Amino acid sequence: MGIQEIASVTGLSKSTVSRALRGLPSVAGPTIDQVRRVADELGYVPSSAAAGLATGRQRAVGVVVPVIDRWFYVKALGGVDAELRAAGHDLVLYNLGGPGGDRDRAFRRSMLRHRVDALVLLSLVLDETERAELELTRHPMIVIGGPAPGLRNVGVDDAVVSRLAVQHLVRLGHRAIAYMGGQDEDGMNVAVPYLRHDGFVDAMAAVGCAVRTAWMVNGRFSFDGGVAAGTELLAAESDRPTAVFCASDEMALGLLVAAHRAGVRVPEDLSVIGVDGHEYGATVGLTTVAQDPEAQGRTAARAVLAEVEGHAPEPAGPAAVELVVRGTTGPVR
Amino acid sequence: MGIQEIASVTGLSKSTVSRALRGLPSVAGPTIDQVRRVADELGYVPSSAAAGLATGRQRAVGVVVPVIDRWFYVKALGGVDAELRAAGHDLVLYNLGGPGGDRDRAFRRSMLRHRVDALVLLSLVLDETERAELELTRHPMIVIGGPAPGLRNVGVDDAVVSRLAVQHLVRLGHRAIAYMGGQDEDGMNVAVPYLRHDGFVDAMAAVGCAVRTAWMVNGRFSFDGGVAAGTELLAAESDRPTAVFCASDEMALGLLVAAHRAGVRVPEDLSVIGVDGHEYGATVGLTTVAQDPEAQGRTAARAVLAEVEGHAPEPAGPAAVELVVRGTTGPVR
DNA sequence: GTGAAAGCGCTAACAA
DNA sequence: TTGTTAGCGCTTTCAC
Repeated sequence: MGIQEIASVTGLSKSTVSRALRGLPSVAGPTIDQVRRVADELGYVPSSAAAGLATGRQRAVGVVVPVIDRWFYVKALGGVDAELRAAGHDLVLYNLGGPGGDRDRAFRRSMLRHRVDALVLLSLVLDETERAELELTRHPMIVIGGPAPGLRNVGVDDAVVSRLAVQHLVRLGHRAIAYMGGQDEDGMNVAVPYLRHDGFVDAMAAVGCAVRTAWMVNGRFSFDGGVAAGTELLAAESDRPTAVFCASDEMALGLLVAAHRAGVRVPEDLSVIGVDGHEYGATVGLTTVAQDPEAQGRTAARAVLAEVEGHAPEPAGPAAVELVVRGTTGPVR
Repeated sequence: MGIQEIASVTGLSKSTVSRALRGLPSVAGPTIDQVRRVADELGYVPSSAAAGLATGRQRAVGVVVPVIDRWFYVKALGGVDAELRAAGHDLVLYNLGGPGGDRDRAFRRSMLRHRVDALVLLSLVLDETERAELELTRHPMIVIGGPAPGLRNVGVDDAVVSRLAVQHLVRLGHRAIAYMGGQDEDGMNVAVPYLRHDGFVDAMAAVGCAVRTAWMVNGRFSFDGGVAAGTELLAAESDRPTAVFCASDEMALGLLVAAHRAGVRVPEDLSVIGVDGHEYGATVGLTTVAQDPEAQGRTAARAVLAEVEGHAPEPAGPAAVELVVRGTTGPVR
């Protein structure tokens, strides 16, 4: 049930069969047909392990995610997958599984086994040990999301994202602006939350607005977290912000629910702007700084694939972002 | 940079090194230590291809999804992943990529390459050709979601799901009940939508309620689709249903938005019940028939893993479902 | 407790 | 255009 069988049946040599199966040029037309036919009849299934051993190429790339059930990761994963599929490569998913996922073992056990030809890391900042370990494999690597020291990266410029949001709000007359962020996953060492946070602080400074500590809340980058943090933020009748910049649409969506429950009208009493371009946001009219994680995934995949092929890595600028004004932001009253 | 190097450096044989590295019993303690140390120093990275070739086992399982960005698939994928990770297996993701994904090629090209030891199919119904092709690999297979002819499956009993929902509504006095379903993905051949639809029809018949064709709407199993279908359903001032059973929480969430926009109060004017147990639903108070896709993923993974190990497949009953009554359903007025 | 040798299924020079 | 000959890096009898 290997290439050998086909060779015996057809009376050809293994090499010819191998070449025919791969559609290499130097094989006669009839030979190809014959081999294909016999392979079908025999129910031949190629062994990627054998091919991988012989060539040193696995035709697979690994994608590492901190957790799997976040909008951004799912979308980016989809983008990487689409590109890999087009290139005939498989996708091996390495889910660090969040704080409880035993990150270390996950790192060693699998990623280092030469099962893949390259690695796409989603929003991860690696520590020294991890970097060193991954370097061992000498595989092309790229990260999507926050810039990681020593690694190429594709992603938006988070300072720009925050600035866009703050400027939009300021133009509408807001100065009492709150920030909802968080640390995506405890201990997962994700950079983006910090970048967006710092971007917000800088942008506020640039437009001369004061940042109030009480208005920097933690929405944990999730819908639930957004509801919780929003509820707390809006609890005080007086001394409320007139606008909130949420570092992700999922949190913004949660805030919208909190506002609704608290009887706070949006955008009359409160303007809300998010980041991402989540589909739910589009249909509920959420103003946002949209990005395209799927495109980022595709770009990243193309980049590592090119590097695997030996092409020079194509240097890419920051990914596109776009302010999408919808109904949740309005002039301050 | 292989096992050979370590052998040379330590003066041991390849076999001993191999055994030491794998922690087999018949190796002296000091030898193990020595081998481990040298391996570390040399930056040894094992080759899963070589190991796979030699043993015939890849220590990897494939997960096939129709599309990747649906709540259920993401959760189930997470469950499969958790179990595989615990068992030290890798997860190869085969995303059919929806209707435009060139399903055939995806099937042939990758899944049939012996890259994985087993396959977990998410909600897929295979046609004859596909079944035949996959059979070639002789790998253990299981499907999560709708029962697939000829394959083991784990999932909820969709007739029960629909009955639970209908009975809940009927107990509240509803008889004018609409159904929002859809065909998840065109051409993706997913069974669940049909099962839930039929379950609804049967359950309605069982309680003596009439099913109105105009009240069977297509929410495409998505949030957007739910908004659209809901808007349409609620457009007619008169002749509205008093309750809607949505075959997924994502659609139910969309319906909630549509109702809000149409000025239809929930649950006073309209009761809404979904299926799934989506986190968003929990925080907005959506009544639902909850299931646990993550648990289903773990169960499926355990099952195929056991089969790979040669253990008899553990026969499992249908997965648990639970009616979770929250705020979106109430007595008919 | 350790070693020698064969082989997993394929690819890749090098010949013919 | 096709065949021959070596491996790829590991596991696994079978000896010692």
